[in-house]
Amino acid sequence: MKKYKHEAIEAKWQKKWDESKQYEVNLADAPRPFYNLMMFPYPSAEGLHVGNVFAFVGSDIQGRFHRMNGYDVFEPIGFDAFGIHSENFALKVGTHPSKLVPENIKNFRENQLKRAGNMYDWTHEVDTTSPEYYRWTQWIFIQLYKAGLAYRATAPVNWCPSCKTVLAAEQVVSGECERCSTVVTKKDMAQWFFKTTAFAQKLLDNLEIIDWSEKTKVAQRNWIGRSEGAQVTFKLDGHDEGFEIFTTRPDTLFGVTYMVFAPEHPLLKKIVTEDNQQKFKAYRKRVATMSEVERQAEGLEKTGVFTGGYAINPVNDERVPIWVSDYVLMGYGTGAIMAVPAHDQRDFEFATKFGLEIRAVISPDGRVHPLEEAYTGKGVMINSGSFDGLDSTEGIRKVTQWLAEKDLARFQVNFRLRDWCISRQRYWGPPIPIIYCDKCGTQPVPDNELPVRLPDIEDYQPDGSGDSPLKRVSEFFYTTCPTCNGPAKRETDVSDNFLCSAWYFYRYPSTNFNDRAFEAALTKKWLPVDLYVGGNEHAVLHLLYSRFLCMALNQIGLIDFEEPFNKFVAHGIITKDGGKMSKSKGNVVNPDDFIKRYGADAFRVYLMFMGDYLEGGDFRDEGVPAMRGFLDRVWSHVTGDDLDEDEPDDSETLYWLHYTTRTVTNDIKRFSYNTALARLMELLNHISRASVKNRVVNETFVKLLAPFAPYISEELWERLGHDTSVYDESWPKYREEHTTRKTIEYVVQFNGKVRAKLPIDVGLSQEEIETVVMANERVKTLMEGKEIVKKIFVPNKLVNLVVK
RNA sequence: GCCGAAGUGGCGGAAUUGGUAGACGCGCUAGGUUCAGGGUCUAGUGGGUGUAUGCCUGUGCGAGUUCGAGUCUCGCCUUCGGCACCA
Repeated sequence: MKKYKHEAIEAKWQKKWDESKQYEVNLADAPRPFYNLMMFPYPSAEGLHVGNVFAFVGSDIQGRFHRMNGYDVFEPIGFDAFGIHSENFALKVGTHPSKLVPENIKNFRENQLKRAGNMYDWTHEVDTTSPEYYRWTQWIFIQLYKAGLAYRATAPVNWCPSCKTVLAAEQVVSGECERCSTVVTKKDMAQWFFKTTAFAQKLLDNLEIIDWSEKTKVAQRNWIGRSEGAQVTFKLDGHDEGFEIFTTRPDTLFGVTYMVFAPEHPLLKKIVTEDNQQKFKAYRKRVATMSEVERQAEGLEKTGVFTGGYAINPVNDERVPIWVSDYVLMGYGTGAIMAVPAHDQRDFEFATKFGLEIRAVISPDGRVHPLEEAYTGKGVMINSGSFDGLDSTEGIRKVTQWLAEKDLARFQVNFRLRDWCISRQRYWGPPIPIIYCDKCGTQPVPDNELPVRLPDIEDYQPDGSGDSPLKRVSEFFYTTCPTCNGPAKRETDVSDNFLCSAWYFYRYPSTNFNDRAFEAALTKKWLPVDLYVGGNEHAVLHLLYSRFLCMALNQIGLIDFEEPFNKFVAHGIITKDGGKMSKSKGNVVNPDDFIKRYGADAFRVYLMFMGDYLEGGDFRDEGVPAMRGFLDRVWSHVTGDDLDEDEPDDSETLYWLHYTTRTVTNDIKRFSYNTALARLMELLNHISRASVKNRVVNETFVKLLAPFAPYISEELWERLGHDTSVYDESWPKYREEHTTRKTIEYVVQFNGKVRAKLPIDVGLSQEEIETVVMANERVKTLMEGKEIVKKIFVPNKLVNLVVK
């Protein structure tokens, strides 16, 4: 018996898989398609992160498992290589990204991904930076533009001074840049947006019908932020026109004692009176220079100024002062609110500070109480004219209806979700395919001129001017109008990297088609994706954008489904020493070292055994050699002496075999890989201790191990005398009657405490079991001087005697 | 502040519907093999008690429901994640 040598075995099977095209799928003819997708990596110079390996292996196990269950599994991989990350790294090391990226991709593909042992179909690889790919990224942009789902607007957008570009709302995490944690500021700029808000309700509703990790859905629900209420019209005192506010609590309209406008609100031009102009302008200027973070740091203390203007409350024609404060945001609702200090904590703080009236109109019990803070709960309406005594929940509806009849209000739903700002003032991305002509206006680049190639330039440093470095390239910037042939200018911004990744899974099956983004028949056959595995950090980024784009493509009529991923599973996070891995801490796990030393299989098995796949776990270096030990034991057992060719008949072996098959099957289905491996270890412990040398047992074991450890499984399968792949075998079946033992160790409890254990044959009646239990010596001793009050019988588990 | 998830030995972690808490692995202890080291195999391993196949105790804390609670209910504490002046 030779020792298990992983280097030779892994090299051998990589070669064999390549040569036999084992993982290539006939996409057009596959009878049972299963699209197994994993989030494609960004090919960094540091190499594949252990978190990527963890994610991919967990996904690959599903691919291999489905394959053995008769599916035609398509498991592609690619590279998400555009974006600031690549560009910044290139700037740092002084090598052009167009040179760096292919090197990194090669390293990822040849030295890392292939070794990890996933069943990728390399004939459908995607690289978002190749013109053959980004041509279609641009084409998609144009389709959205033509459908009215992409528009250009000047708006206060999020600007990262460090990245020197604007960001989408989703890329700002509590006021800081998602990538570099720099405090983001607001800047008025003309930007391209995708109308994600057009699908806000659908993005929310469809969460009910897709099979996604609950935590991902929750994050999306929070982000979409639907709230129901009313849009109410207030008149401006002394003006003809009025303005609208949004409120979720129209039942508190009688408690309005002032109004607040966001400092940027355009109507303030008319509202602010002459003698209040100066302090208003000073206030607005101060707010404009502050970042979101600074505003929130000062947020405990409310600030604001009086405008001098008044509004008329539509419910009681009262004249209420209009104030300006930065606690009202221009980007949500109408940018103006009605303030009800008695029932809103923010309004309460503001009113307290500026000495404004606080008038209670909702009471938990119908009586008036002095308020220490705002009462935000429900209750009975008071001080509310004819609505007095009404339940506030009903009041919301009734007050809105009453005002609606007078055309002063309407029911309204608001979302926090914003349109997706996709312009980036950077170099390393797909240029936005738009041409501006003074005569003909904004023109999409005609299809036959795609791709708009990213010019190869030496100086691609962002300058922070608010323009992309491409604007400095006159051959690029100056062009001709596709309509009138006159002089025109190109859009110089590139698109957000998240646009590249929002559609890559449509491209995988269609990589052989150069005349279309995705081939209709293949798309119909393979999409939506059957299973998508990835990190939850993309819950409101990549995953939200992908869902939006799918709905957009569906509306345009390019695809016939609304949701791109039928099932999404969010895997956990791997930590080291309980915390995040980072270069500064020097605790980054390098997969290559472990794969080299202990083998890819041991590394895979350890990653999956470490903890719950959906929860993640803490990586310990000692874990990998421990799993190598397990594989060594597997090796020596399976490659051992001559095998018994008969069906196994020993009842204990039958039990272990069928019980393990059942639990491993179910555990893989629910991504419980750590327990599946534990069961395999138990089976191995049994068969090696009991020296079970049986073909059926060994072959079943290898098949059950195969999704986790592909190289050793193929090798062992071959050594068991087969000349075909173990992945062409079908998944083992179990027989229910063998999954439990013939004799069960019953627990006898007295008053719920375990007092005895005795073996009892399966299949006895309750009376027979009781007889056996009562005849037991130990039970008899315990029963002395006691009386049975109650007997509880749990089949195949326990007997509990309640005695006194 | 709101929403969500979690808290179990020295450690990573198990425990479908309430039914033997600690599976499996690491580490540790003892022993076999070995000149030794390493490797490997066998046994043991929550705490307390000590003649025990015994008894007591034990799943963040405090109550409760139940014959029986890691699991269910109520009230706290802690950690992590999401949202956050969103009207």
